[in-house]
Amino acid sequence: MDKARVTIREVAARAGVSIATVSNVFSGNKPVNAELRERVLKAADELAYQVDRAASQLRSGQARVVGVLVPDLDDVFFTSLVSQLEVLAQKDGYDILVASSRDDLGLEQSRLRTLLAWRPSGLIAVPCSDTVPEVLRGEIGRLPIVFADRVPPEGSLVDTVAIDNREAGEIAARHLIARGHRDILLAASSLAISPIRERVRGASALIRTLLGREPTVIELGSNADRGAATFLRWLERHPQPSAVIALTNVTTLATLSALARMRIDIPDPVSVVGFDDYPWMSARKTGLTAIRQPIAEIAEAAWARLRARMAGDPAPPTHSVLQASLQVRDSVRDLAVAAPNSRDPDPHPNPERPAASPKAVH
Amino acid sequence: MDKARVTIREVAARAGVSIATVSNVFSGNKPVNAELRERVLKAADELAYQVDRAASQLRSGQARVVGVLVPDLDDVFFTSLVSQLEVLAQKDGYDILVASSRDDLGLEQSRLRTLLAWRPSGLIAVPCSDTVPEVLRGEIGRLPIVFADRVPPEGSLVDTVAIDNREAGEIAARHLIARGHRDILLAASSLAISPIRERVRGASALIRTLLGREPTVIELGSNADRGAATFLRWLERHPQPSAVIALTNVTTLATLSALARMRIDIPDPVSVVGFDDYPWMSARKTGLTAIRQPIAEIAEAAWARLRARMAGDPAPPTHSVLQASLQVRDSVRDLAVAAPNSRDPDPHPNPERPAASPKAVH
DNA sequence: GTTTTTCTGTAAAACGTTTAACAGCCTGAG
DNA sequence: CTCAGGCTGTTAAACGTTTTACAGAAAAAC
Repeated sequence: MDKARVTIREVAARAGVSIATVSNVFSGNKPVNAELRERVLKAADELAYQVDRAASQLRSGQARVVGVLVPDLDDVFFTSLVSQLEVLAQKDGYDILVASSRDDLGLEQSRLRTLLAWRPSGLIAVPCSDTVPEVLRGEIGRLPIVFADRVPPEGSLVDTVAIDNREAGEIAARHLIARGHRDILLAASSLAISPIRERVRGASALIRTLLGREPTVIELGSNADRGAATFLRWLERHPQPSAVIALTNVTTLATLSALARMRIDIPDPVSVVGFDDYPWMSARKTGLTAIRQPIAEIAEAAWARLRARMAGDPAPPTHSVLQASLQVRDSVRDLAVAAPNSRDPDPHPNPERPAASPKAVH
Repeated sequence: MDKARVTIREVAARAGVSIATVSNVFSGNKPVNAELRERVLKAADELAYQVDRAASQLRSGQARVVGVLVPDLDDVFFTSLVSQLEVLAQKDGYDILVASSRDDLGLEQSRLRTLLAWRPSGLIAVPCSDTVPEVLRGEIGRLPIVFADRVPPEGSLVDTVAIDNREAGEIAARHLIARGHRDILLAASSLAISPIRERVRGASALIRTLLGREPTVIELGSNADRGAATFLRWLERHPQPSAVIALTNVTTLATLSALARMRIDIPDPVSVVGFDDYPWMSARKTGLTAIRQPIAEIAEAAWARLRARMAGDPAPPTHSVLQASLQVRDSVRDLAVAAPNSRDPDPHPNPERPAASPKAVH
């Protein structure tokens, strides 16, 4: 039971070379003769040698680790992002350090600080406010940073990747309006979050223009259960809207839960357009029509940008804007049945009551 | 623009003390006079000093980072685990390094190797096979390791935390049998995974004992879409079962998707018991009856164990076994309406047709 | 045949901390 | 008054790499 971990020195001794050569074999910084390399590799293998990242990093300043900060690790959107990033990072030989700010500015500061203490090669963050976090201010020129999803207005200083949130809102509103909906409710998580504001703005503007009215906007927060409770209270005190646009995957959940608890059917009497696209949305008979964010592409764009920066790209900050798209399923009712643009073949032209089950017992 | 990062030496100079004192202020290893501590803190703050973790770790051997390895970062169960662990770790001042093995033994090896290269203070892993990964063999005595969820049979060597999977299977089967179901299908992800085998075993044994027959078991894999396609093919070629027990949150999704695509209603003609408990399960009118795993407790138990080990606890390996529970909602039909043991007060004694919506438009 | 160049390997000096060993200084006991 | 012993701070030696500067040999150029 050898407690001491094996160092480069022992490998060098066993292979009969200097420690520098061993280092070169592993880091690939300088070429090393094929025969020697074999000897070193063999020795290293026999001793189960692993280079010590702390030592390596201390000397070289290179960390091969990137920090990933998200506002909530219970939100599928963010974990999907993390998942994709982990794959991309791994392919390029980077490890990822993940931290959650739980949508708390103070925690964000402190999480960022500990992330920075690792002196990572880069940082991908979904900030929890609209401003560039204080701690990052000083790092902006030095450390490669990419902001994803939530893009600070002053984002011109750092690379950003996000979808066109205003358009996402518009798409949802347009779909509903085309199907004859006039009384549309916007279920936002929090208007303090810039992409949400944009989505609201996009939908509102279109509704104002086309319908000449202002949609109602409610804030349901970032927790599905609490959001459902909030929406439930709202439903009890207000007239039923004809359609709801949920602007977040969590508010989608909140909206559906509340409607389910009120035993209100979808899409009749209430239609719903959800946000994001996850397996559960198509797991029921009336699949959910939703705005799909291209998560894979967001992750790829963010990683590509970070990679370029880590490789020393000195270009001025870029701002990728990706497109959301509408995934049409069955949760929006067509109120304009005779209208010219009801193009998708609907198996339930009169869907307010689900078809009777084929086998009735009792 | 000072490119050089500020070191402990500069802080010491500015505060007029030795570097050892600065180190003591930050690490808290030795007490330091209040007035001096203030001076140091002030100097550090002015210089925006941050201790370099690489250097700190190199010297002390202490990393304050724990590795977390899961088989799939797109599976909510695992990300929930990660999320909880992140919170617990953060509270204790640890960072977490996350890696996904994507259920690939080779990748698991390599991911573990890179995790180990950080010389973390501990490791929490959900292994992707039944065996202790080769790379960990040598570390078992030295590095604190906790296995969660998937527990190797030879698990006696390392601490483990998991639910009683056999019982989980039993609970689901018992619920269905009590409600008169006889033709039960078990939707597993993969029988190569030990907890899944246990769940199947628990359900099968009960069905065999109580019903004198063997349930059908199908494997749907760990991807919801592919699983749905597989199940769809199966449904087209076999007689409809009266109930399905999905043994994983992903297979639950696969099962529901396939049924939805076949336009088969739930709970009539097919009842479903799902696995895990997530917001989407109660987001529709017929909420999903499911086996709930206590994720928070799993995470807490795993962390508590790891913490103890990291603190030097020399006790022999422990094996926590937590209890799953049944979350009853509306996806199981009661075929034995007149039976004596239908004890739960069911608001829908005749649930084959959902209640009409309060407000019928059109 | 000498001199340059190229190639490969080595010795030794960092990198920024922590920590063992030690040194003052003060307090309290003898 | 002296001396043991607790505090508190300092000096200097690690920690395990990478990297700079250099050396020797072989190849190329003169």
